[in-house]
Amino acid sequence: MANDSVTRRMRPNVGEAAGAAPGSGAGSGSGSAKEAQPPTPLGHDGTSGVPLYRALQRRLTHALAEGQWKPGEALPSESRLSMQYAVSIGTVRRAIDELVAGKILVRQQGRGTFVAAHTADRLLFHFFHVVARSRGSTRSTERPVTAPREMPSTSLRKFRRMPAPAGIAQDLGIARGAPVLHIENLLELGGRAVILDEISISARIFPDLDRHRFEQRSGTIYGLYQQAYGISVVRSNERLSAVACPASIAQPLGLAPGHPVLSIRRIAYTYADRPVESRVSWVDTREHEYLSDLWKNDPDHER
Amino acid sequence: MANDSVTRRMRPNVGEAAGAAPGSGAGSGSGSAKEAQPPTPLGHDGTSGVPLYRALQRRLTHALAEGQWKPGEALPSESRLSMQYAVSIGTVRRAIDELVAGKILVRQQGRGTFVAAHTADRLLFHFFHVVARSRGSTRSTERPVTAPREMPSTSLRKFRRMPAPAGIAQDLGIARGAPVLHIENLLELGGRAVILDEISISARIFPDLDRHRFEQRSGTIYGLYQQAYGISVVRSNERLSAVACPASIAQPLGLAPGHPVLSIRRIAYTYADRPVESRVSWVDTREHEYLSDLWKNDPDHER
DNA sequence: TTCGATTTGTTCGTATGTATT
DNA sequence: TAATACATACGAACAAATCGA
Repeated sequence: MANDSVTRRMRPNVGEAAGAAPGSGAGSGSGSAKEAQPPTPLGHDGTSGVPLYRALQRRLTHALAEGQWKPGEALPSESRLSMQYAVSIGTVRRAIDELVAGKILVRQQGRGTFVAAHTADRLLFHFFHVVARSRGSTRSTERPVTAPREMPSTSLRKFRRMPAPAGIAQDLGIARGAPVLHIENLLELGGRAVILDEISISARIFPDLDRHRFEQRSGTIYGLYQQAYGISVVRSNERLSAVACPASIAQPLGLAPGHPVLSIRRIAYTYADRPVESRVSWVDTREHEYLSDLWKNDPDHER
Repeated sequence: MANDSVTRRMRPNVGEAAGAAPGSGAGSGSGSAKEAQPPTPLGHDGTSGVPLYRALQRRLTHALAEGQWKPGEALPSESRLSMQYAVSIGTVRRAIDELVAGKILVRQQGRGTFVAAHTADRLLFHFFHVVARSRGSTRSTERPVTAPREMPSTSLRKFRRMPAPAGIAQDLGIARGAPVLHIENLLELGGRAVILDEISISARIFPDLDRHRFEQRSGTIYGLYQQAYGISVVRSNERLSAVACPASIAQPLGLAPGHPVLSIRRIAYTYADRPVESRVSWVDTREHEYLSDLWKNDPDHER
C-alpha cells in the first residue's frame, strides 16, 4: 500500500468553535503558509450531524447575503477557499455545487466561480415564464423546449408609496401598514400588451427609490434591485389561477372586462429565503402561455 | 511530495469502442477477479470529450428504459457497478447523482439505490401541482411551502379509442391517425369536482388497455403505466393558459359555460425524453390554484 | 504566437462514518 | 455482531479553458 506519510486525520477540524489557535494546522504540509490568511475554521465539532460541506455552504450563503462578494465578481479560487476554511478542495466543490445548481453561483472553467448577476438572459430563463403560444413544437430536432423567448419591453404606469395591506405585508414579512412601494408596469411582447404587473416591495428595503430612478434603470427590475440595493433575487414561488379580468386591468391589456386572464401571484426571495417582492401579474393568454418545464433540468443547455 | 508509487494511470479505459476483449482489464489490480462479471467497459476513447460519468449515466438510463431494473428494485451496489464498468466508485456516484436529482433513482443509506416508483407521494409532489388556495401562507414557522396537498379522488367519464388528431399525434411523436386511447377523468378535491383531465396515449404503447383495466387500477394513472406496461413517466412539461370554459367541460365541473378556467397542456415523458402522454387539464381555480415552486430545490425536505 | 500560471473539470483511490439488515 | 451499502472527507494527478506576459 505504501504511503503512510499521509497525515492520519480523524476529523481535521476538531478545535471546538471559536478561538482555536490557527497555526496548528493539520494536513497540507506546513510550508508555504506565508501571506495566507489565518484559517477561519467552521464551527464544526463533528458530532453535530451537520456535514462539513453543508456548514461551508451555509457560511458562503451568509457571506453572499452580506454582500461580501458582489454580483458578477469572482469568489476566491477553490484552492484558496480550501485553505481559508481548512477543508479539502473536494469539500469546497461540494459546497459550491448546490449553489451552482440553484443558480446562485456560476462556474467557468479556467476563470473562476462568480456570483450570478441578473442579466437579461438569466431573467428570461429563470424568472420569466410567459412565451408565445406554440402549436407544433418543432420536435425531431432534439431541442424541443428552448423556446425562442423574447425580451419584453416595459412601460411604467403607476408608482406610489402606500401602507402595506394585510396580504402584502404577510407576503413580505413586514408589519401591516408599513410603507411599501406599489408599482404598476405594462409589458409588451411582439409589440402587443400582454402582461400587467403589480409589484409591491418594502420601502424600507429600497430607500430613496422613486419613479425616476425606477424608470431610468438600465436593465431588468431584478437587476435594479441587485445593482442599486445589493439585493439578489434568487428564487421565486408562483401560484396561478384563471380569473375574469377586472376592468382596471382589462383596459391597459386591451381586453374586454370579464375576459379570462391568467393571474400569477409571485413571491420573490433572496438568499436566506427572505421575501423581497410580492407581485401579481395579469396575463392575456390569447397569444401567449405560461411555461412550466418542471423540469428539463439543464444538463446540456449549451450557450 | 513523496508517494510516487501510485499507479500512473493515463485514462484507464482506452480500449477503443466496441469489441475490446474484456479480459484485458487495465487498472484496478488484477487479483480478486473471481466470480466477478467480465467488465463491460464503456466505449470511451477519452478523446470524445464526453466525460466518463456521463457515458455511464447514459448507459444506466438506457438500461432503465429497457426495464433492466424494475421500479422499486435496487440497482447493483455502487461498488459492484464500479467493478462492472471498470470505473471508480466516485464516478459511479457522480453518474447516479443526476438521476437522483431528476427523481429517477432514489438512494437510501445502508440499503441501496432504487428505481423510483410512482407512489401517491411521488405523484403528489412531482406531478400534481393543484393545491387548495392559500391566503396567508403560515410563514414564521420556516416551512412555508410544504403545502398540505391532498390526494384527489377520480371518476372515469369516458374511455374510447380513436385515430390521433394532428396535434396529439405531434405531441406523442406518432403518425397522424394512428390509434390513440382518449380518456376523460374527473378529479375531486375535498369532495368537490375541480379538475377535468383529457388524456391521450398511444394505443400501440398500451396494448389491451381497456376501460375495465383502467378503472380497476390500484394506484395512480402513472402507477398503472409503470406497473402494467413498464413505462415510467419521469418528467413533464406544462403550458398554462386561462380560457373561457367550453360547455362540455363546464357541466361536469359545475361551472357556467364561459367561466374562466385554467387550461393545462401537459406532455409527459419517459426516460430518453420519449413522449408518453398528452393531457389537457381543465381546472376550476375558484378554490384552488396551480403551484409552481421553481424551485425550493429540495435540499432539506426531510420526510 | 507561444508559453506558463491559474482555475475549474474529471477521474482515481482511500479511509472512515452511519444506517440497514 | 458482522456484513453490506450509501455518505462524507481527504488527497492526488491530469485535462481543458483562460489569460496575461
